[in-house]
Amino acid sequence: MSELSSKYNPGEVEGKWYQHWMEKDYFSSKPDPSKEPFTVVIPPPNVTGILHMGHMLNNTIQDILIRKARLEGKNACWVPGMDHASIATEAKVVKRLRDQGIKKSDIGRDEFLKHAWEWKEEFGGVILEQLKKLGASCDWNRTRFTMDEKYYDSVIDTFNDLYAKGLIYRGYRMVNWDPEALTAVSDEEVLHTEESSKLYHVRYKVSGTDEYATIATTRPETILGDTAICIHPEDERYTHLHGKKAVVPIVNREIPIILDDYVDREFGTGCLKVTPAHDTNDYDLGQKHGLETIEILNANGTMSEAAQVLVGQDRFEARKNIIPLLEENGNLVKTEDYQNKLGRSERTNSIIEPRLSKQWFVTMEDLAKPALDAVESGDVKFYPKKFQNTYKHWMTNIKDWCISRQLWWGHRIPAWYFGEGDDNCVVAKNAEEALEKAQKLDASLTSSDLRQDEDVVDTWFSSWLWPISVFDGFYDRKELDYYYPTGDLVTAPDIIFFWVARMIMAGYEFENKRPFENVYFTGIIRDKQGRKMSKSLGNSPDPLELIEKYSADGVRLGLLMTAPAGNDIPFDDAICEQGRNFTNKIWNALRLVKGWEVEDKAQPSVNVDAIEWLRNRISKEIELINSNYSKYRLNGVALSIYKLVWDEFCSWYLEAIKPAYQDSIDRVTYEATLDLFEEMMILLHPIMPFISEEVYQSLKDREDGDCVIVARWPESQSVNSEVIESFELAKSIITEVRSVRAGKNLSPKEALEVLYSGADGFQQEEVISKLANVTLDGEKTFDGPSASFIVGTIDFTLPLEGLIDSDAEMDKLTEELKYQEGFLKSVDKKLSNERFVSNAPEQVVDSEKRKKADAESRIASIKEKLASMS
RNA sequence: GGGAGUUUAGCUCAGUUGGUUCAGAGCACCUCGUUUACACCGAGGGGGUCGGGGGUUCGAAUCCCUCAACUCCCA
Repeated sequence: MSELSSKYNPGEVEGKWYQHWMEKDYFSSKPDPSKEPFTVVIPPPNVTGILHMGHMLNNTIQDILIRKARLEGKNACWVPGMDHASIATEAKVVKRLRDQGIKKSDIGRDEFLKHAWEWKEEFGGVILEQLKKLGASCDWNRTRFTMDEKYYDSVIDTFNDLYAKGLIYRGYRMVNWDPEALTAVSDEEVLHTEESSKLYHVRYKVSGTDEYATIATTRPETILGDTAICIHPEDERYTHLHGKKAVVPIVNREIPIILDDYVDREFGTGCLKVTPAHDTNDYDLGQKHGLETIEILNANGTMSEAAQVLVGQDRFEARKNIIPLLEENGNLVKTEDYQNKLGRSERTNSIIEPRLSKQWFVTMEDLAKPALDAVESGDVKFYPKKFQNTYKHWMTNIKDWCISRQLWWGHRIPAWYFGEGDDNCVVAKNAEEALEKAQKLDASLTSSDLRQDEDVVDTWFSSWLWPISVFDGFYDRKELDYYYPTGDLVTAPDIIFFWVARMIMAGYEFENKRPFENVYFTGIIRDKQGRKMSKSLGNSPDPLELIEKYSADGVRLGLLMTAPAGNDIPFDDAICEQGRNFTNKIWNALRLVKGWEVEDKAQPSVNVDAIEWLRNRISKEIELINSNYSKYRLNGVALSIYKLVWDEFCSWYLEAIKPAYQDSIDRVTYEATLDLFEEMMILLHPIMPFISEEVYQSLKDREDGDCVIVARWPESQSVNSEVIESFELAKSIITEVRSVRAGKNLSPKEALEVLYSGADGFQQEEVISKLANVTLDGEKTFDGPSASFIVGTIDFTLPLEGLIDSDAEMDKLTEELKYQEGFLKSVDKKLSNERFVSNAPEQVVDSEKRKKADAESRIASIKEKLASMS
């Protein structure tokens, strides 16, 4: 067929079909009680981000699940959207303004937010646009943003709700402080890494004695904030110091020496300095022992006035500069290299400082209980299952969630303060309601007396509502009742706590139902060396370039082939190349089939056999594919369809029915082939949507609206395994003959005669004779020089006078004989084992008996052949 | 320190309930081939003591114990 090029051109095809699907509105979903819904909410990418390989994998999988559901006739609804990414976006906007010479603090909140929204408009849709290139069949009409008006309201309302229930409180606590972003972050936003640093041994004079107490610290600048020395009550080295005072070096403050079994006697000197303002554990000690709290750090990580010295220096500068001061006073005992764990901000990578501040928290205990039960009971299922452990561990050791962020971009905390200080506070849905509430406490208050909290809530405090709020579920139940709970959630395991766990909590708290039934955790895509892909390493391929090079279908298949659930994926372009090659293979199968001239004529029986076989073969594969889908073994699905099309259809079926050169094909075979090809394209569609549509459309003339995307998923017919087995036997025979040809350098064009014994003909005799180019004869015998092989229990002989090296042939046979005899021995051993025969299931014993008989018959025939040759 | 996972061919990985000749796929490699859909191809082939050791069992890549290496999560 001359108008079809020998190479598949995906660029054109993919754009064309995506547009067509959009025009036909196939992606959109409306509630329809007559159909079963299948709902997926996208893990909303950041407005600031660009598409990376993780998105590619994650969204490919979601698209596969959605397309499969659509083919099954379900009402498939995939809701796309974005989250506002409070810290990350604010950081970018701040930077952009700074580059323009504008300081955030100079322009004020309202003006800043205008800039932030501009940023969102400018960059916000980028990832979603890129997903279209991948083929994502999201219902774009439903695109949601976590700061859309109604979404925003739902965050404020749930804040109010939880506050009213007593689940949100404000407290002065030690939090994780990001000195660069100038905000508190949650425990989950702190990443701990092992880094090399120094351990300083510093001695403190004990007042009224000549003794010193020596402590070890990695943060010597915090000495300036020390308010106690702590020793273990059973540590005899130090207990005599209890009750005495120690003198803080440099600032000469007298501090108590206290006892607490919190101290690890093995660590450092066994003597602990206590800085309640700048260490979580020290804070607890401080609370317990009523210690003074001295904050020696400012919010931006510089030394405060309270430090008395080094004021204004950054904490790391101060750490260096305090050393000479300690040395000067003779307080530095020694310095050693040390590896310790440091917490860094997930967003800014700066080192987190524990800092005391007033923040808003969510009490987690009550929320965690139903969320844990849900996963334990299987109401929410995890794939792979191993993540249940991780989840359980987190849930059972849960701490309260710090949700306030000292940022402007986000949902502003709905709390209003009045009067002096910040203890007079009401939480309300808006300023009017706040005033009403405040007036109940103090009737003289007016709106000008109220000031709203300056902070916003953690981004995850909005995205945990995602499966509910994308349907405006807090305000209108129409859609929610239909689509919720959603079906599958597909996400990377690194946000299991941030997001997955909290969505489950929110689901039960606000809807009293799970938010989704199944959670599929993808692997993390790494580079060839196993490193995580990151911007700073520059080891991430540009997904759009990959699509350009290998086609969206090719990239999808490639990602999937090596992506079993939850296992990390070492990414290599070559796997996408395999996908691209596959599209080309399919394309050429189409060219072959559509290139045939069709004629109404008798159907050769080889075609009848081949069609019957492939029908059964596909049916069998459908069973496997369905089963793999139900277990979320998507790489298995991909492999199945790949081998079905490439090996079974292209290499065997098409070769079997292929007419001779310039000959035509009979209509019955042709049409059966189109049907089978079509069926395989439906099976392929979820994985490779574009080429399957292109081929589907090219196979037959289609009515308007007849597209593979909305076709019906094929049902598995009952499988006749005899047909499959006999064809497998034929394949083995063909392969053996080809192998003989390859060994003897015989052209496939040269017809050969094959004699066999041990069978009364074959069901697929014509397939064998066509594909191996042989004539089969079960009557004749031949004693001269010949090649031979055994398939099953059938002996095959190829008379090849003049081409046979008898010695080599005999060596081959002897080797085969040895193998068969060894095999027989192992089977005999089993069968003569009393315990095997009595314990093993009957069918296993039977099969061993069959193996024994087969092996004996093979041995006999090899021996016979050897005898005739010598 | 606690927990989880991984270890199978040169590379990347499958291997479902322990049971057929079950040690497999793709890539890479070797030989042959431009045959009429496809060289992004076809035909054929080589290659592994299933991380080490021990155990359970009639039977172990598969279950248990132990050791080793690597990875991740939590503190």
